[in-house]
Amino acid sequence: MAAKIRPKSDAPDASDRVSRIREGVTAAILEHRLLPGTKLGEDEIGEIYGASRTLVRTALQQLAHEGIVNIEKNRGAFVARPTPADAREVFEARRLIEPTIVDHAIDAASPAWIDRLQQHLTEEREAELRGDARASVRLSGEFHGLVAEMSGHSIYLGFLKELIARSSLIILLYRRHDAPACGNDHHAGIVAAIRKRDKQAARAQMLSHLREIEAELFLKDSAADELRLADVLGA
Amino acid sequence: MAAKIRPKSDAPDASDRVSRIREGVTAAILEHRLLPGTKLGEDEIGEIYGASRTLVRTALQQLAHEGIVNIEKNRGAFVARPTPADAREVFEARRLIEPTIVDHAIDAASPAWIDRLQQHLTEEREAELRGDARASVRLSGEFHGLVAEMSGHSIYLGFLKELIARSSLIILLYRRHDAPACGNDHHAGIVAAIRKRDKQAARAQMLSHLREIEAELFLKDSAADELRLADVLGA
DNA sequence: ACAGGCGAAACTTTATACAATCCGCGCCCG
DNA sequence: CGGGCGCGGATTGTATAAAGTTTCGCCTGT
Repeated sequence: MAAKIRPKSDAPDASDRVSRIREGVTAAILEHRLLPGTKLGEDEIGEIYGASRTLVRTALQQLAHEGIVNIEKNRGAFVARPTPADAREVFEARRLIEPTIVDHAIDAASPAWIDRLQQHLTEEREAELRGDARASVRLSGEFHGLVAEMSGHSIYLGFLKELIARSSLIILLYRRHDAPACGNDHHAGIVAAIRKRDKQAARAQMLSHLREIEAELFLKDSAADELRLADVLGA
Repeated sequence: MAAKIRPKSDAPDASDRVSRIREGVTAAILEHRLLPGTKLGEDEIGEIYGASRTLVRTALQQLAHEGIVNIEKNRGAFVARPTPADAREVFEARRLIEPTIVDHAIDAASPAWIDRLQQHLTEEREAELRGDARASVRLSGEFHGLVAEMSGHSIYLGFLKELIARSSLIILLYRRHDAPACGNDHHAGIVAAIRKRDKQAARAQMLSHLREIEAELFLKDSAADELRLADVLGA
């Protein structure tokens, strides 16, 4: 009875337009369609989703609490621009939390869940073959969220959702190559370890997967100053 | 990270009334003055803080996102009532995060910070000697937040603040004895380990401290039903 | 020609008014 | 006499309008 989804976080009802806005913006960020620093005008979003500024405002405030939107007083809401320091914190937190999440996921693994993971892997592969970079990026992030859902630990799930969204921005800002965001092979290996219920292997693979993602980033502080300066000059 | 010099009237108390409301309610929860299930009427709070319903609403939404307030549609906002399952999740997350936080705190330990910790310990002792249960509970929670601030890890700090607030509700709901909420001796031991820069000891003491707090709880599911029933009848 | 200031426009912020929803109570019917 | 039904009060959800603040453009003075 613990793992039941409560209406708080997941209100699929069409009447809850706030969730629609929030999820729409989140998806756009996860797909790298919204760039850091983009202004999110209230009128603009309200017109897109057919909602009043009141609802847009609440959605933006929730996103700000998740750390993927910055609200500057009397200025408006902007897509967050994580600093290299933020990036290091995010990935350190993920390295701490996600191995534990995989542990729980193995405890909660059922054939249905494993099928779901397998299906997700094929979706990832198809998107990559199709060359659909946006879907590929989004699915790569969703994989980690799926494992967290599987774990049934709602707190970890909430924390990780935040971290994934911020990771998407970080990867967009600081990645070096144009290789796929999240190696599909890693995900397949993690699923294999889950299927074998090998916690140690799953933890290790998740950890090395995260390390590899972070290793593909360019987080030197000089880059930070450069970007910050550029931002100051641009603004 | 922004400049602290804001040219004009940027008094953080008067201008940002939303924060005042949020912090006031949070403090009331941390001091066990607001009981789970208490209704937080918008007009009521607005009158207390001299704010309009708009501001009260945003504050309540932020608190809902932190998990210490439940907003039921067309019903209003209520102080959250964590279930035993929630309690287990919260403490598991704390056992995962806080040892790491102590590690970082030791890395960032400066004489000023250690003084601050020491001062906090004396405040805790004084409150306990004075028999001020409310201040004692609040300070016990703040100790953990202080260590997280010290670590300089803003993500861990944000996560832990949520967990601490929820822990306060959990302790209020499920604690067995009337012993002090958070053993002061444990805190003193942790500070001693930090001063000695002994990471292993600090991690171990933090972990056992959290385990001891959780061990003082009564988290059988029957207790939850019992309390819930009592509350329904009482309300 | 350039720097500085003034003014208007656009935006966010805040407050208020309106609409929808839910709970409680009384009434009517079985 | 008990239960179902409908109405009234209250509270929340939503929208709209007013107020404050910032920013950008233009104009004037040097």
